[in-house]
Amino acid sequence: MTEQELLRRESLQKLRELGIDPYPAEMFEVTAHAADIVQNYREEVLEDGTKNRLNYTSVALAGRIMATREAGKAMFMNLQDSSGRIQLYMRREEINGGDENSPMFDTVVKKLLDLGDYVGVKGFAFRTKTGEVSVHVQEFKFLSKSLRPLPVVKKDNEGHIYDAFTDPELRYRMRYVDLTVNPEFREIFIKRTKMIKTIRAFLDELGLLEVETPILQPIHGGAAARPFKTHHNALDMPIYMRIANELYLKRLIVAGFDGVYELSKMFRNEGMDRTHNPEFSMLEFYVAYKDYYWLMDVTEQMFERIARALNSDGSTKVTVGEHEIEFAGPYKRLTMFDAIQQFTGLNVETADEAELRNYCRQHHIEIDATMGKAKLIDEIFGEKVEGNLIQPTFLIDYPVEMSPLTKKHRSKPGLVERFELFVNGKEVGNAYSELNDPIDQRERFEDQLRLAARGDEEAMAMDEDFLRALEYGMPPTAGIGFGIDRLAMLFTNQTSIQEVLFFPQMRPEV
RNA sequence: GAUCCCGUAGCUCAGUCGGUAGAGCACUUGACUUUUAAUCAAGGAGUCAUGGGUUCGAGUCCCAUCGGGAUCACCA
Repeated sequence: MTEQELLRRESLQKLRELGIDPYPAEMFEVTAHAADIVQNYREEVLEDGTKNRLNYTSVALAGRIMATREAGKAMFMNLQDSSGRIQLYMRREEINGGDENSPMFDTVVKKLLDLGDYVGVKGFAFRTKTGEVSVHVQEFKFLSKSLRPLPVVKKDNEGHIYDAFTDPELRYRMRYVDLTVNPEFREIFIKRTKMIKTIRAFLDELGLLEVETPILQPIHGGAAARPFKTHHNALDMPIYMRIANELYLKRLIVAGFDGVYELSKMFRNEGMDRTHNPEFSMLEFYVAYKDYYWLMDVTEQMFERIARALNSDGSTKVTVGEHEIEFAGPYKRLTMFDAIQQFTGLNVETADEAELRNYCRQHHIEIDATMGKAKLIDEIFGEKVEGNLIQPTFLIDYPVEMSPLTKKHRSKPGLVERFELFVNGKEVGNAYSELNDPIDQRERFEDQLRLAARGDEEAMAMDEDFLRALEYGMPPTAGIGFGIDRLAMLFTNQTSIQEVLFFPQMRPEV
């Protein structure tokens, strides 16, 4: 234990010896919050120059002591609660209750109270002569003693921060410390929750049913990624944590629900970086009798609503890095082929595989022998186009080979009715007119098996039960998936997924 | 998985050419009855990530390991 930790344990012992419980069981009734008092305190100056306090004349608030400033027989502290910070003012004679021999001020407050301790205080609001709204404390009580020193972050009048607690490793491992000493980061998580609540409200109003589908799956279908594998003891069988829930949600459309959505975590056993965490949140929704054009309209409405909900002024614009993104629809709709033509001058529709390979070699795009034409087009798109799509853009009509679960295009041979939504140069959503022809679906799975045989590790596995469901009949359906963490990054202007997850995955400490 | 950078007091960081450790905040003791990055005086605090190696001598140079970050690959 460090010197400071030992001292805090001694303080704890001394408090107990003085008959003060550092961890009392009974509740402390809070009647006011720091930010409310600071914002709403009112006083009037009478004709004789004295001040008359108009509100918060008796308050009880609770929180952590974040700073102390001793001034002889008086003392100032900063109390931080969930709403913000407020200054406390204490006077020796009042804290001692008029008893000259009381240890309360000189020992308990000045010596045994440490930064980070939770206290409850009762008193009245006032304005100090330097103008700061404060609470004049008449009673105080320990609510919980802190046995480890928090990092001390200081801020001056101009808002400059000193000794900022910035080490990402410490911040992510000890998010409780991070959010205590860097309370401004709480706003990111509050916005994230607001975003999710807005999405739920929007989908509920559309009449969709929120559902839960299996996280533990015998076949990891619906996407192309390496799964986490575990073992069920009683059944003595391998089981996978889901990489997607798409095939289960479609089974529910087969079951007769008009629209379903699931907002939950997926698990992919892949590399980690600033846009990937092994567990991440997805929104998927599926609506019967609709197509991908309908989904584009709905997506525009949903994003506009999220932007309005997260901006205090109700604006539809969001600043992301260098750019200001306009979320009010309609968004630009661009076919994949047109997009590539526009940004590279390359006509991928008429080009054959050899020409595409040649283009990739010339432009230093990494390819390998297993890649077919569709995959090459995807690589060119990723390298040359994706990063340019800053304002929300629907990229539509993909080659059939890249989309094994998507309905063939109603009028364009070789393409499917699929779109991806790009914002700020990154994909945030992926949608289809869902393939509901069971015979076509079986052939697509078989194509996937052939790709797997050619060495494509991302190819999808056959799911016989899903095919059986389609054979019973699935109505025409539109479906879409969004990466919730990516959306949270976008709407909170963060470049790392770890900043929008409370507890990002970390290697164990030694 | 690959490459590069980083790891020194509770926190943020210095540490020169290889000569056994420094600052600010925090902490301790004292002063101060409206301070606010409070101030003033004095003081304590370190297995320099871990393990090896080179050297008379390693925070510093070399190797390995652990942890973090960035870039890449894979993916959303």
